[in-house]
Amino acid sequence: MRASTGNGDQEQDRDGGGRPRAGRRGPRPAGAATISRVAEAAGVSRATVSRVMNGSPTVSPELVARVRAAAEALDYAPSPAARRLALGRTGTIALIVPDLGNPLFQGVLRGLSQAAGKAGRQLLVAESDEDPEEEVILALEARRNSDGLVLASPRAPAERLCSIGERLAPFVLVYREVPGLGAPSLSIDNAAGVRDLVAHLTGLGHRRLAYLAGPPGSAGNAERLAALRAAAPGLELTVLPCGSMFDDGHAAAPAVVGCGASAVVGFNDMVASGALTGLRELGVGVPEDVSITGFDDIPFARYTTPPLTTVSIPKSELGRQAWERLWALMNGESGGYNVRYQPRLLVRGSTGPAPSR
Amino acid sequence: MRASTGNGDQEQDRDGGGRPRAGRRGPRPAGAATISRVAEAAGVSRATVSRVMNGSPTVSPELVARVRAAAEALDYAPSPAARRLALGRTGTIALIVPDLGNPLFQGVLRGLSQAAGKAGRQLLVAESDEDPEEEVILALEARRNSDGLVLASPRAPAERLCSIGERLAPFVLVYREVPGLGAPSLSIDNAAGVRDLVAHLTGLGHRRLAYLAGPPGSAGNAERLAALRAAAPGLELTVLPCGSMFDDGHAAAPAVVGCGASAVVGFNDMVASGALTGLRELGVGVPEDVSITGFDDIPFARYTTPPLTTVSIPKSELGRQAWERLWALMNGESGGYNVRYQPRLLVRGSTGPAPSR
DNA sequence: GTGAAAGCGCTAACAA
DNA sequence: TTGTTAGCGCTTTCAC
Repeated sequence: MRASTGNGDQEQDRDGGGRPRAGRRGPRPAGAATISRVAEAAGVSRATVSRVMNGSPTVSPELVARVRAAAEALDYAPSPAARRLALGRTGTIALIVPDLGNPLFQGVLRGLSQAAGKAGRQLLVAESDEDPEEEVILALEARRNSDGLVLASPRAPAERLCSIGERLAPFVLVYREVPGLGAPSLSIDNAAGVRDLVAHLTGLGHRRLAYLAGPPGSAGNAERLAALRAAAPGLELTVLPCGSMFDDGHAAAPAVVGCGASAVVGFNDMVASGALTGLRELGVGVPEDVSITGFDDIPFARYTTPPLTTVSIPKSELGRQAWERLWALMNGESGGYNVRYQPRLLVRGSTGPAPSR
Repeated sequence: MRASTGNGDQEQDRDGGGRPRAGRRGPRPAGAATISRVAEAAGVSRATVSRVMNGSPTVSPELVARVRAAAEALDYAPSPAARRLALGRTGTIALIVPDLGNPLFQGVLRGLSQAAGKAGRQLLVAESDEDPEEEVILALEARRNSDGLVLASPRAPAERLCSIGERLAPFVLVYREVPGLGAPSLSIDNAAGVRDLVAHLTGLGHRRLAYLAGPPGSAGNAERLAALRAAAPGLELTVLPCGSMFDDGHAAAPAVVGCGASAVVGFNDMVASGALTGLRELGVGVPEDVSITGFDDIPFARYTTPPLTTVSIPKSELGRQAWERLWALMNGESGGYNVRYQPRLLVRGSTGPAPSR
C-alpha cells in the first residue's frame, strides 16, 4: 500500500507562493532532484535510473544515454542518506583519538585520511579530550554512523574495551595492543626503542639517567618506563613525573638539574624539547653537560637546537595500515596478524659523551 | 558534470581483484533492533516509540516507562541512517582543508571538533593535499553528507568558489575572504600583523629585510607580501622564494646570507624556524647577526633557540567561531559580519638590534 | 533488458 | 494521549 512514491502527487507549490523556508523545516532540500524525477524525465523506471547511476552493465546503451542526459539536465545526484538506508552502508569510516593536538595522532589522522580518501571513503573524526570513557562513548556513537573505525585509546581500561568490542567491529586499534580484544592492533615496540636509546646513551658513557615520565595511565608511558628499568640494570635511574607537552618538559628542567643525571630520556619529543629549552635557559649545555633524547620523531625534532636525538615511529604509516586492515575486515576477511612497528634510532645533536667527572 | 557522483566509481573496486565489496551484504545489520520490534514488545505503535525516543512530552508516563523498558531490553537505538533520511538532516558538519599537517588547519580542526562535539554534532574531515580543485570536489561531496561545512581553501580561485557557493551553503570560509561569496568568512588581518612586525624590526634599526615567501597562489602569502611592500617604503626588501615547510626555510638559509639582509621575515613559523636552524648551522648568529620573525605562533615557536619572534593568530578560536557561525546559518539566521582577527605581536629572542656596521 | 513493487527504519501530519 | 498512514529517496528481488 505504499507503492509509487511521491510521484503521483502533483505538487501545487512549485515555485509560486510560500517563500522557501530557510531553516531545515521539511526533509526536502528544496532544490534536489530525485531519482523519480529523473526517471520521469528519461521516460524510464526508477530501477533503471538506479542501475545506470550504479553502472550496472545490464542496461541498453540507449537507455543509459537517456538517463545520463536527464540526470545531467536535472543536475541529479543520488541522495547519500537514502543510499545509506537502502544499502545499510555509510561509505564512511571513523577515527577516535584522545587529542588532536598530539602529533602522534595527527600522523595517524593524515595517513588514514589519505588512504580512505583514495578509496572514496569519508572520514569522521572525534576527539575525547583525553577522557578514556568519553573515547568509548564517541567510538560507539561514531561507529553507528560509519562502516568501521580506528580507535586510539591509550588509557581506556582493557576490560572496558573488551566489553564493547563486539559493537565496535569492524575496527582496528592503534598504538596499543589489547589481548583478547577481537581486533587487529597496530602498535609500536616501545621496549625496542628504549633499548636502542639506552644502548646509545651507555655507549656514550652515561650511567645516571633521568626519565621524564609521560601521563600516568598511558600505555605507552608504562611500556617505555618498564623497558627503561629492564634495560638499565647497572644504571642509576631517576623517574621524574612530567607529562606529554612542551610545557611539562620545560617545567621539569630544574628537577633534571637537581637529580644530577647526565642524560635525560624524555617520554616523547615534546617533553624532551621542552626540557632541552629549559635546560639551556638554566645555563646547562646540551649535550656537553646533559644529553637529551626524545621519542616519536615529530617534525619539529629536527629543528631544535641542537637537533633532538630520538627514535622514529611510523605515524602516518599506522594510519595507512589501519585503513588496509579495516578494509580487509569490512570485506569479511580476517584481521591478519597484529603488528608492532620497530622504531628507528635517530642520532642527532642532543646527545654526546657523558661529561668526564 | 556531476550527476553520477561517485556512484559509478563506487562499484569498480579500486583495489583490483574481484574482492568482495565492502559493507554488509544485506541492509540488515543482523542484530540491530528496530523501532517496530520495540513497538511490538512494548505493545504500542511505532509513533509512540518514536515520540519516547525523541523525548516528546505528550506521552503518558506509563507508556514512556514501557517503551523505555522495551528499548533497554532489546538494546535499541534508533538507526542514524533512517533518521537522516526521514529528517533530511545528518547531525554532521564537514571541514575541508588543504593539509592536515599544517598547524594552522590543525588549530581550526581542534576548535571546530570541540565546539561541534559539545553540540552533539559529528565532524567529517577531508584534506585536498593542497590541490585547490580537489578542495572544491571534496567540499561538494562532503556537503551532501552533512548539514553545513567549514572550508579552508587558500588557493582556489575566487570565481570557482563563487560558482559553487550556492551548493555549499550553509558554510563558512576560514583564513580567507571572498567578496561576493555568500558566506561569512573568518580571516586574519595579515597586513596588520606584518605592520607590527615591520615596526618592531625598524625600531630595532633594521633597514634591509628579506622575505621568505610562501607558496605562490596562497592568499595569505599574497597579503603578507603586499603588506610588507607597503609597510616598508624606506626599506630595502629582497623576496626569496621559499615555501611553507621547515625544510623550505632551512634550504633558504644560504640565500638569506647571500642577500645581505639583517632581518628575515618568514612567511610562517615553520619556514622561519627552518631558516633559523639553517642560519645557525652556517655560523650566523641569531639575533646578533640576523634577526628572524615568523607568523602564526605555532606551539613550537616558543621552543626554538632562540625562541621565535612572531605574530600570534587565534587558530582554534577560528574553529570555534566557525561553528558558531555555521550553527547560526543552519538555523536560518543571517551569517553576521565577516571578521578579521588582529594578530598579536609576540616579541621573543629571535629578533634584536641591527648589527651596527 | 526493464519495470513493478516491496522494503530499508524512522518521522510527522492527521485522525480518533 | 495514541495510532494510522504516508512518505523520506534509493536498491533490489522477481516477473515479464
